[in-house]
Amino acid sequence: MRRILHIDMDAFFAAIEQKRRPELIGKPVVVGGNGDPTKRGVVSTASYEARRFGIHSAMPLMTAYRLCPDAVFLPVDYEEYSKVSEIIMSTLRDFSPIIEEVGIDEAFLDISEMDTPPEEIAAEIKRRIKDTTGLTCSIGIAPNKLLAKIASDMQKPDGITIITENDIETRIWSLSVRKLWGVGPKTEVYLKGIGIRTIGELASVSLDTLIGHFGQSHGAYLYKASRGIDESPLITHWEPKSTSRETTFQKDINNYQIISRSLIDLIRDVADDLKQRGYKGRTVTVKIRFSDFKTYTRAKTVMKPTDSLNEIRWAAFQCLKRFELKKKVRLIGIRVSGLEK
DNA sequence: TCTGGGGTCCTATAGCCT
DNA sequence: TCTGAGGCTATAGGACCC
Repeated sequence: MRRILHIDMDAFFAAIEQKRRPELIGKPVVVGGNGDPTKRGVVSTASYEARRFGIHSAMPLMTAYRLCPDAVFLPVDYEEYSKVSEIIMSTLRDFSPIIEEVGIDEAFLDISEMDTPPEEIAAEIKRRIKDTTGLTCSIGIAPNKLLAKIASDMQKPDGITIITENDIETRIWSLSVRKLWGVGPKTEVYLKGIGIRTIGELASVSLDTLIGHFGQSHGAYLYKASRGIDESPLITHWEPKSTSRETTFQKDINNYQIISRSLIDLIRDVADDLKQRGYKGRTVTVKIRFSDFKTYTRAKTVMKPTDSLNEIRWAAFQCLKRFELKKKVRLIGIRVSGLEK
């Protein structure tokens, strides 16, 4: 039987800001965008005090401002959060080398080979993270990643939750399907439409029916996930598949000069990034989101992988030419994929 | 009215080749 | 020569994650 931990930092960005500015402790803090709630941007993290006003991640900053004008709005400081993240990840590595980092503030840890009881390991991890960073986290303990992630969410903040196979019917089946990794807003609405709201209700549907609704891959996944089945291994090392930059204009624009100049800036960033990390890519994709929020992409694949500014720029403008720029543009982006070292 | 930025993976379609 | 089945690659869009 595997023993997997999921470690999830509590309100990570906001907690770091409160840690370095103690006068913010106990206050509603909203981290997102450039910290100006009258500008375009969304909430990255809201402190628990801010969440009481209904503010949550991915909410437009302007909406958050309306809900709580007195909240402290701060810009995202990725450099600082990455430093804290490195301390946390290296702390976790002391416990087990089998670690999968999930973004900046989460990780899975495989402790199957350790003799110490998992709840003792979890408590010790929480102590060590508190000592080194002053921050709290929530930890889920389960036989697989799927259940460990659900578990870590069950007693937030600062909790430890153990889920075993025996708990699936009693403690998992009553939860909303939304708690399953891979079930987002669209799938939730679709499932509601066929009368399925909880994980238990999902588990009552046959494999064939689910495949009929969601296709082979996703259907089979949902069938297993609703039963708490997940054999997926921890990914301890992975290579990037693509790198991209995009920007949303403060106001929608129809000036081609501004659009193409922004694109050139993004292309330079992406080319610098490729060179710095030692990758070359073959496919260049330009993305445009119009004022009606409809998003389109155009792609060009070149013969040989490249990190050359000139080649990427050429391919990107081949793509840009193929757009009809009749509506105002909200966002422009560039991606290079098909990466190799 | 509002809806970021950086990613991954999946699906459908179309063209080309055998 | 015609037709079709598969495989492969490129492309476009969409859902989802943090």
